[in-house]
Amino acid sequence: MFSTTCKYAIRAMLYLALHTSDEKKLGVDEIASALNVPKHFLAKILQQLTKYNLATSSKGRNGGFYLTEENRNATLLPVIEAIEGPNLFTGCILGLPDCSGENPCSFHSQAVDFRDGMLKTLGSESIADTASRINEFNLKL
Amino acid sequence: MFSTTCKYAIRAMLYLALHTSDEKKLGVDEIASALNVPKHFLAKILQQLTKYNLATSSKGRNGGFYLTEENRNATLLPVIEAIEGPNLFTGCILGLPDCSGENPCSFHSQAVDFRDGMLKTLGSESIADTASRINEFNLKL
DNA sequence: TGATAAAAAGATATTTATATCTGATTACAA
DNA sequence: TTGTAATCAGATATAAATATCTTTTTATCA
Repeated sequence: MFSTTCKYAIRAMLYLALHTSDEKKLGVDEIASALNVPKHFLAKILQQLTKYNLATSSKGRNGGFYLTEENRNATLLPVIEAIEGPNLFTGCILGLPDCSGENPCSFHSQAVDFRDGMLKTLGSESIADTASRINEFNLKL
Repeated sequence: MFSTTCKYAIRAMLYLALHTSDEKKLGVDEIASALNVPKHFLAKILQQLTKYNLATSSKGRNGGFYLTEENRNATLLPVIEAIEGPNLFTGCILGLPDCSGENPCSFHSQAVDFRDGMLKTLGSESIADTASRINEFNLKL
């Protein structure tokens, strides 16, 4: 479903949502070891998310990555789109060139239902809310 | 969802279901150009499926790939597993290491429902039946 | 039996995803 | 203003997926 890069991005955003703020920033080192993810690779991803204004960073002493209120009130959808491009949820699941509602493949409706559900969740639940749920269930990121 | 390789495999199997039999075999050239898929790559895939006894081949003149009755009465699930390995439908969709029914991530139930639905369809509908539906809707492979 | 048409097998090439490394830049603090 | 801790940027490395090419083997037909 999601690439490794995208999974790292999502986990990192949720981690930032849970552990950072305008006043509390975290360096890549700390985030990477908390998530058990390669540090330089994660740095690239966070830089990209920052460029898209989905996360925020500050250089220098006491700098690091963090989420602003605006960042955390956004959804995960733009994060995913920033990594995977805009075509993640398009195209026939079997790769049939002409598959559509009128000409459905065997898995068309199942795939569409799932994708629509995912899109709805991803596009409506804020990162802050998602993080709260993670927190509530005490789920390790 | 599925890799390019896997999509080619599925499409090829359905094409074979629709156009071949013990008496009517097709060369890779023909299948590849019908599906608009790279020929040598498809050959590799078909060889692999043949090795797993999911498709059948014969060498020499009038040889080619085809599906036996046994092949077409099987489902697409083993085809997918042959290509993607056994872990296609496992693991948290967000890549969280400890995600489970008790500790669900935000998308756990959606992902599980979808996967179970896909597994059920993939594991119950025969390739022949799937091909019939393709045929019924006159869907281009 | 010899030519041919096909799969099988193995080597190689290309592309994309994943991962790492190094140096430059920035911002802050002492 | 100088040292330092951090991001930023760009180059490089590695691994996996995708694709292509060539040779060998096999079966069949003429």
